[in-house]
Amino acid sequence: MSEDDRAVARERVIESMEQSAEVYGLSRSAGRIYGVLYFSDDPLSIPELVDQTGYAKSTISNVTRTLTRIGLIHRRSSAGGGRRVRYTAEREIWFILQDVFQQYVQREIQTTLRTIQRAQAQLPDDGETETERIEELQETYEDLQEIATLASDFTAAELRDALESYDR
Amino acid sequence: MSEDDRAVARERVIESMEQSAEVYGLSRSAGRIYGVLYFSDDPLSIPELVDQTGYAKSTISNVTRTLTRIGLIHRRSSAGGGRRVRYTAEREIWFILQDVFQQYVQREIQTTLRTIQRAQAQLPDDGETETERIEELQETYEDLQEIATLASDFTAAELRDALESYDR
DNA sequence: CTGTTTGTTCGGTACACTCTGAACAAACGA
DNA sequence: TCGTTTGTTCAGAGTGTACCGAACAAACAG
Repeated sequence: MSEDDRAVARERVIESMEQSAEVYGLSRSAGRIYGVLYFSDDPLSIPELVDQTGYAKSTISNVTRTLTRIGLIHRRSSAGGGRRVRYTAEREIWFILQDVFQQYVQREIQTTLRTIQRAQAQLPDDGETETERIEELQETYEDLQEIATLASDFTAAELRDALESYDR
Repeated sequence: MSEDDRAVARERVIESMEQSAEVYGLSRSAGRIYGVLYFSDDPLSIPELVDQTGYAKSTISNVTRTLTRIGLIHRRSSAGGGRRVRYTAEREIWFILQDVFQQYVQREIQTTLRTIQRAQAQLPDDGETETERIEELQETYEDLQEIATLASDFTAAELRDALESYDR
């Protein structure tokens, strides 16, 4: 088993991360940068990421900013006191998914629900089609919000256990 | 309470659907078309959708195809025996979310897991960084797949109940 | 102080995606 | 049969996004 084989395996997984990134609405470069950091033993600076990914410095700078903002990677504020910024990957995938979930899904549910409630408040309960349909929507979204709120408090193991042990 | 007010409320909710569509990786037109169908009492044909949305015929044709493919709307195969195709909206939001979940998230988890497992199978258990990291990934994704599989069998009410009644 | 390294910002290019309008095929009504 | 309506397909216009290279600012080493 050579160093080469490990590199190949690593590359395959990183390519898979590139693809996942697209599914989650991020760019392919975001997937690769996260992947390189995921496998790196030490925190990496922007020039080092330029070397290992082949992307331009500006691309690394922009992508690391957004990845940091959504919590996929962390800024190690200069251990040596230098200016050099170094990044590490958040390796707890469950945390990442929870963050993404919170920032995209939960937020989406919340704003939609607010819109629905506001529209509903202006309409009388007159049994017209629009009113009825909006009411249906409201109920569904209230359920969804409840589920999302509850789920965000669970760890992966707890969630799995809760689903496995649930008796209908 | 005038017909006008109802139209305004309806329009607000449809705009919200346009936005949701973007979050789920669909076009704005998809959100509006779904919204118009959601509020319509009767199934609508493509020319009727052209009237009510203002989009070009070709746009309606293309978007209805993708919406049908992912199960957000249904093709009512010509009740009158005519050529006219008519569409209805799937109003059970929970079903829609389950479908989207199944087609995007579950699929993504599955292909990623396969890649990881294949990469892992080619590496010895030698305690090197790559091997270790890939092992971590594999465990996480196996958990995720289990959760996704379990969750796809639940109704919204069951899921909510399972989470609410779970005692850690 | 001067040259080097690091990181951010900005303008530009390449590309994908949405939507349109026109051309076309299929089914209908006269 | 011929004109009309419906639905699909295709090339192209317009738009947004990813990425790059250059210019710039900030901090360091000498």
